[in-house]
Amino acid sequence: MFSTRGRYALRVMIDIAEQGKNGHTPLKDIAERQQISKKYLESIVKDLVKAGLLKGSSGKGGGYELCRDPGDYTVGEILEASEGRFAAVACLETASDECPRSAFCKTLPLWTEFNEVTRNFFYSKKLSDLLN
Amino acid sequence: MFSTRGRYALRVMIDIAEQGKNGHTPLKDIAERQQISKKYLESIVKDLVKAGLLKGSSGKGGGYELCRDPGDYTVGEILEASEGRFAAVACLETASDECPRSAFCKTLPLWTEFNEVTRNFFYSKKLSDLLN
DNA sequence: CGAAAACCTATTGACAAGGTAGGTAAAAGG
DNA sequence: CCTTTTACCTACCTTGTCAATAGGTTTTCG
Repeated sequence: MFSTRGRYALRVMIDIAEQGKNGHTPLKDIAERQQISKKYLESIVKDLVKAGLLKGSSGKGGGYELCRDPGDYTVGEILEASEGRFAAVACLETASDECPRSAFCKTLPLWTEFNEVTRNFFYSKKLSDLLN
Repeated sequence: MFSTRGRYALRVMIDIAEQGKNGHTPLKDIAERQQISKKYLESIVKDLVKAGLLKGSSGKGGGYELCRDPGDYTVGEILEASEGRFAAVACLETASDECPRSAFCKTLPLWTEFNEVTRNFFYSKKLSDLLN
């Protein structure tokens, strides 16, 4: 359900949060600490910047920093931004091209309910809950 | 998180349950009703038989039947039997080859807790809850 | 015997996951 | 101004799994 993208994204956010409020954290350092390929992290962090969760600064002394307080991030939004979706089952991924069975499908309510439970779980957890 | 195998397996179980207690249900009929390739269903049903969830009878007039009352199946065991696993995150799939980060990983508790929530959800739902 | 069913083994095509490679632009220090 | 350090960008590749096919063999009943 969650691939490395989401898991790594979460670890990046935690890592930056732990470096403290002041200053920028270069991706190179994060990659070393987290033992993840810097190149791969680049593609993940890009999504986080695009989603407005991180802010990057180029040049010497640059790096990434949080846009808000760790308590103001939900785990759910971090996962959704990095994974690009948030659904346990393909039936629910796109509301647009809906499954033709949806009107009478006996399993759809199950998946819908599970999706609710899942969203509830991750959107009620804060990034700050994962520190320390 | 759940692929077609698990979703189809659930629909097969529901289909058979709806055919009533008496008699066998041929896979051909299930495939037609559910609009799923019979060949593909074969491979899924095999797992269900192996797990002791279904019983097959060869020969003319044969087919599949439930081994127990629909109220005695949990959705969780059906999904686990057909998917072959039951974990939202790769970290938790195999207890054997454990992630080297597990001792200090800040995200592991999150995944573990989510796994608990998920198992709880699906193992408290019965097959009979999906009928009608 | 013959039809209808389960059961068995292998193969395939497509696609995404996970990661590389090789750059260009920006910003600061000297 | 020039070099270093950083983010940022585009393309590519490799591997594995998903979803499904193909083509059988065995079992059982009428």
